[in-house]
Amino acid sequence: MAEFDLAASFIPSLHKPASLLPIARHRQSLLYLIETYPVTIVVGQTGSGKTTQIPQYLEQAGWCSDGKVIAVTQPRRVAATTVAIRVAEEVGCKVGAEVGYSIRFEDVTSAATRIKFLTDGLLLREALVDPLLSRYSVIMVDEAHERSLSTDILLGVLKKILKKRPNDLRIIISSATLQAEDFLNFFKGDADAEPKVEKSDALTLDELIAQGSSNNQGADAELGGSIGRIINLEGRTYPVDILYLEKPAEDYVEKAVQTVFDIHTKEPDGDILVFLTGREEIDTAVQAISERAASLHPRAQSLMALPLYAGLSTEQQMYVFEEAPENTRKVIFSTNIAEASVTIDGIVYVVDSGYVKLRAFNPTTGIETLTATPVSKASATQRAGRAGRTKPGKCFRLYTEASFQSLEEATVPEIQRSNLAPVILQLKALGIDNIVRFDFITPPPAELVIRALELLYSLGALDDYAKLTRPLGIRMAELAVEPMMAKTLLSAPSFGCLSEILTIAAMTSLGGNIWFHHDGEKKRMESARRKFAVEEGDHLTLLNVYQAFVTKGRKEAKFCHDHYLNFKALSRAVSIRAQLKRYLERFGMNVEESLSSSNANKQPLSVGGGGGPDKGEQIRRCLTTGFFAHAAKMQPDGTFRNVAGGTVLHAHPSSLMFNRKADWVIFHEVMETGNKTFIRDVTKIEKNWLVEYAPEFYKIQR
DNA sequence: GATCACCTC
Repeated sequence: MAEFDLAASFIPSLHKPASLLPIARHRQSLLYLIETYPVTIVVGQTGSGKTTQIPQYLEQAGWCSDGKVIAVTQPRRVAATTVAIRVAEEVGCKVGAEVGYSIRFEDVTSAATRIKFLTDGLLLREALVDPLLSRYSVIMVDEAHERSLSTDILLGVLKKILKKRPNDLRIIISSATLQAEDFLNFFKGDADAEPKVEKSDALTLDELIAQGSSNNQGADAELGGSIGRIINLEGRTYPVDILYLEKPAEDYVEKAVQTVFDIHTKEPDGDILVFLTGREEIDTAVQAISERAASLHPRAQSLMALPLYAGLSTEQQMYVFEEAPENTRKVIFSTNIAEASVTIDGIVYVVDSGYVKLRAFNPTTGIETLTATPVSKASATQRAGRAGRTKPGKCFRLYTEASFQSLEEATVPEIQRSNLAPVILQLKALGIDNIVRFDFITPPPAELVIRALELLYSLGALDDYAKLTRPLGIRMAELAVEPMMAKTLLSAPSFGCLSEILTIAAMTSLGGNIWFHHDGEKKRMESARRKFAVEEGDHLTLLNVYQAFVTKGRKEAKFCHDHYLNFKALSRAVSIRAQLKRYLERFGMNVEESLSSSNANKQPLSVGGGGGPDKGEQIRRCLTTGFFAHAAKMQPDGTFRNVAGGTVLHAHPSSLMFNRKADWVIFHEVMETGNKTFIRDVTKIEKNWLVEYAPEFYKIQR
């Protein structure tokens, strides 16, 4: 052993100098393409520096003169903020000065901001106010290959804007290899028919550029016509060996555990990342590792298993980033969250189950399903790549090579498997009336569009000609909640319960992250939850929780801890509520704040006041005006049937109605998982309210 | 009688 360890006496720099990134060599080519063509597709492997460097190159090249801004969109909030912080550091300014970011509830930009990172959903919102997005000279859509709902809509909207701003707007799409040509073809579209107006000297330059950047220059030039080009930026990743099973595994969770032990006993140092589909599998696997790790030789390196999924608290998620203790190998069992959203350093081995849980909306039943589905080739490749970030790695696929070959090339984009009511409402508000003729990069199935149009019509957002109604439809589009809740909010003044519905809207947008417990505290959490329970159902219970939080829990961290409440989620509810309130006030609605439920333990909402219908009933009536399509009747066996009668629905175990009697109910959400269909956020109503508030809808049903 | 992948305005 050497006394002087060279590696230990140097501290590696946190960030690579920008000039050493592979992208630096392509600077001139990039700027040339962006100057010359309206659209540039950047194929950048991870580590190429595209997100951090391209906006800086553009700013230095003068794309922000006359006060214009460069926008870079991200599908996720964390990405928008972390990248902005990083670029501000490189530029040498404060975040919010020349470099800033903007996400919901956090606008860290100023008049000086020239490079702005934001979520693609927020940029779409900006288009409602500024339809041509005229303050931007360049819009870069990052991670477009992920094909999120917002990215897809944004691409369609940008194509439309480009026709109106052909000379002063530039679009950059960053994509994985597989989809680059699709994006270019999309923007080419009907530009195809126009004669090519390519300058001859540009062509020669193209050839020069393409030699350094693209391996099939001839095809690309032909492909892009006058609209754009594809440029390849090599990344900085290490090779990953892919290994397959010889024959299929019967139980991939068990096989994953065995594979982890094989790696641990036979392969050199390096942490392991295992992709499974959900919480249950992950908990099982973590348990199995902990049990069997005891059988390892006492002097051998030990094995530490950690779970990773979105449902964990931030604190619990942080463990995966910590270095393992001395003489210990870390193995992380994760959902798809580690495929793109969360990056863990030091992973050398990936074990891929080959499955992912995907959501799909059934337009016939109106029910969302969440099912384990084989991954796509693109997804499997992305997972494998997680092993080669710091040194060469290995990926163990728990399926055969033949199975891999039979996988779909790419995951079906969200727009083809989602409830499109919010999408269509948004498009209509952007002035896109003819949904069928809208230029989607991949069009959604007609059944999804029809179902969405029917719902929006029944809510009163669209008229007989499928035009957005005024003011109802326009206002629904502006509110950042799903259409049924937007309708409920806008009905609330006539029921005298706007303050309460604002709270309920904010609480339901949290998507069930309100209660929170560690291992072995389940019973105590359940009894804490019962303290807030209101007989009429989950919505009024949520109202109680919120009231208790703002009166007590916000000041005292102990309150949340003692009642097993998620402080972060409830704080977010406060922000959402405030934002919704601002919108309603802008519509001219007066929000009188009532403290109808300041005493959380007394159920004052059920008690009638002053002879008229009580507040609780008004709230439940109001909810019916938005959620009439989500109605069900309880059967003697405690399950529910929807109005059509065909579907058996179960109250979700997190619902009050899980173990209570009811007759008719409305619910916020319905989802089929495995072999059961669950309804969440359930509230009792009267049957005749359905006909009273949705006469046409219930006429059609008969 | 026993629980839902990941995001976002």
